[in-house]
Amino acid sequence: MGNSSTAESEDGVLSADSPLSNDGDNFGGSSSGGIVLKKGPWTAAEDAILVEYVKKHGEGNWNAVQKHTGLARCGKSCRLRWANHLRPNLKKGAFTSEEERIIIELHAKMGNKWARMAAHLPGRTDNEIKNYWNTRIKRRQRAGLSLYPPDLCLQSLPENQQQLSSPRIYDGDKACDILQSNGYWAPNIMFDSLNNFRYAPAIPGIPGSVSMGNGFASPHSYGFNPQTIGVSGQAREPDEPMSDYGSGGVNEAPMFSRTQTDSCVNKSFQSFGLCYPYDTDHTKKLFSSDVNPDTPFMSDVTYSASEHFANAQKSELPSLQYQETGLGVWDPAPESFDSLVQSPLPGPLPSHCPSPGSSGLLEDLIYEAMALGRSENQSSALATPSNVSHGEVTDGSALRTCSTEFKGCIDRNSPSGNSMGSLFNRYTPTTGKSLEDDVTMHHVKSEVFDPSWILDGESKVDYLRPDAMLGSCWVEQSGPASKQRGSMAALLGDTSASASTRGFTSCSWNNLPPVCQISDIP
DNA sequence: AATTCGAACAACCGCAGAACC
DNA sequence: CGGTTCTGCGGTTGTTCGAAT
Repeated sequence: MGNSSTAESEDGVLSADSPLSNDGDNFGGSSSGGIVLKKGPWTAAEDAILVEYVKKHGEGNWNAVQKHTGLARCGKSCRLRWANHLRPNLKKGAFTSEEERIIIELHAKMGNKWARMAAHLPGRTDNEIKNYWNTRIKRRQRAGLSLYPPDLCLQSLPENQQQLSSPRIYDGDKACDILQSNGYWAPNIMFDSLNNFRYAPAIPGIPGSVSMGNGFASPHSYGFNPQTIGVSGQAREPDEPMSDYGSGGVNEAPMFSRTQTDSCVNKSFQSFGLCYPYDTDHTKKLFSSDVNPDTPFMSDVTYSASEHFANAQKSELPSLQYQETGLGVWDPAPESFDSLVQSPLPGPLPSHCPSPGSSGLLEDLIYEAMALGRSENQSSALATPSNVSHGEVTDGSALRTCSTEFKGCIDRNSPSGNSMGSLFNRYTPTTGKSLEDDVTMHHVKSEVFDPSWILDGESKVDYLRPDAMLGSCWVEQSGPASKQRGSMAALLGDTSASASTRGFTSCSWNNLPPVCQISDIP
C-alpha cells in the first residue's frame, strides 16, 4: 500500500500517440517510456471524455478511465476532476452565509476534516471548503482575528465544564500520535522525552490544563478560558462590518487567538496543549459511532466534556464544546462569517511595547518578551521570583494552581518556564476580568523574567522543557522573521539568544541538543 | 498605465486505509 | 496472510484575476 502514485503512473499511462496525449496544452505531465500523462488544467474535451466515461461505467475504477478512453490523465486526476467539477449537483459560486456558518461550526468541531465537512454541505467539495477555509485563515491571521465566533468560544466552555474533574488523559505515546495525526508538527525530541513525563499536573477543574505529558493534543486546550482573554479595542478586519458578535459585552471576550500566528506557532501551541482543539481520531469516533452520519448537523448532538472523557482515553474533544447548542444558537447576520469573529487582541500592551495586532498567546509572549527586553531595567526591580505569586492576579481559579505548580516545576530553571508561567498568569481565568484590566499581569511577567538566564552569551534554555522549544520554532517560521527574532531573543533573554536562533533554518528539533532522561521527573 | 498584493480557485503530491488478488 | 492496487484525504503549490497603490 501507499504507492498510489506509482500505481497511477503505471496504470494511468497513455501511449504517446494517443490523440489526447498531446493537445498543445500539456503542462508537463509525467512521462514514462514515451507515455505522457497530462497535468494542469483540464480542457473541455477532457471533461467531456471523463463525463462520458462516468456515464457509461459509473464512478470508481478511475485508473481505467485512461485505459478505456485514452484520456491522458491519471486516475487520481480523473477522480479529482470528477469530484470537484464534473459530478452532478455540484454547487458553484460563493458560499452562502449559511454555508459559511456551517463550515465554521464544522471546523470548530472537526478540524481540517474537509471531506467530512463536505458531507454536511451538499454540492460542495472538500476542496472548495478547504480553499475557503485556508484563505479565510490567511485573511484572519493577517487581521489578527480569531477564527471562531465568540459564541462558539463561550459555549465551548460551559459552566459545568469548569467543575469537571480534570480528565487525566494520558495515553503514553498517544500524545505524539494525536499530534501527528493532526498533521501538526510534533517534535520528536519532545515526545520521546515526554512519554513518561508529566510536565505539569492535571489541573482539577481545568480542562485543557497544560499537562505536558498527557495534554499535548488536548482539545481542551480551549480550557484556556476564552472568557478571560479580554478583548477590546481589538483589531478588526477593515472590511468587516460590525456584527452581533462584535458589539461588545461578553462577546468582546472571545477565546485567545490561535490564528494570528503562523502554523508553527500553532504547532507550538499544540505542543503545550494549547493546541488546535480537535483531534482527528476524535472526530472519527464521533462520526463513525456516535453520530449518525446522516444527521443533518452534528450540533444536534450534545457533546459534553464529561461524556467525551468518559468515552475516550485520549483528549478527544471537539475544539469547541457545544452543549445544547444547535445551529440556531449561533445565528449570524447574513454577512460573511468573518465579520462575526472577534479579534483576540489581548488588552493593551505596555506603551513601550506596541503590538501590531492581536497575536494570540504566543505572540503575546513575543511582545511580552519584547517589552521585557526593552524594559529589563524596570523589570529587574521587580524581578525576584520570590516576590511574585503566579496566582495572585487571579482569583482562585484552578489555573492559579496550575500556575503555581508550573512555577514550581519550571520557573526555577527555565526562562521559558517563566514565559510559561506568565502565560498561565495571563490566561488564567480571572473570572470576568479582562486582560486590559489586568495590566498587572505584565508586571507579573516582568517579575518572573530573569535575565540571568543568559550566561556568557549563551542561552541557558533548558531543552528538556517543551516551552524552551518554542523559540526556535517561532523565530524562523513566523511572520516577520526579523521582528520575531528579536522578540525571541528578548524572550530568551537578549540578543545573544537572537543570534543563536538565527541558526535555525527549520523547525526540526533534531537540531537541538540531545535530551536528557526526564522520565524520572515526578 | 504599470506594478504589487491578496483572494480565490484548480490541481498535484504524498500518505494511509480499504479492497482486492 | 501478505502483497498490490485503488481510493480518499489533507496539505501544498501554482495560476488567475481583481483591487489597491
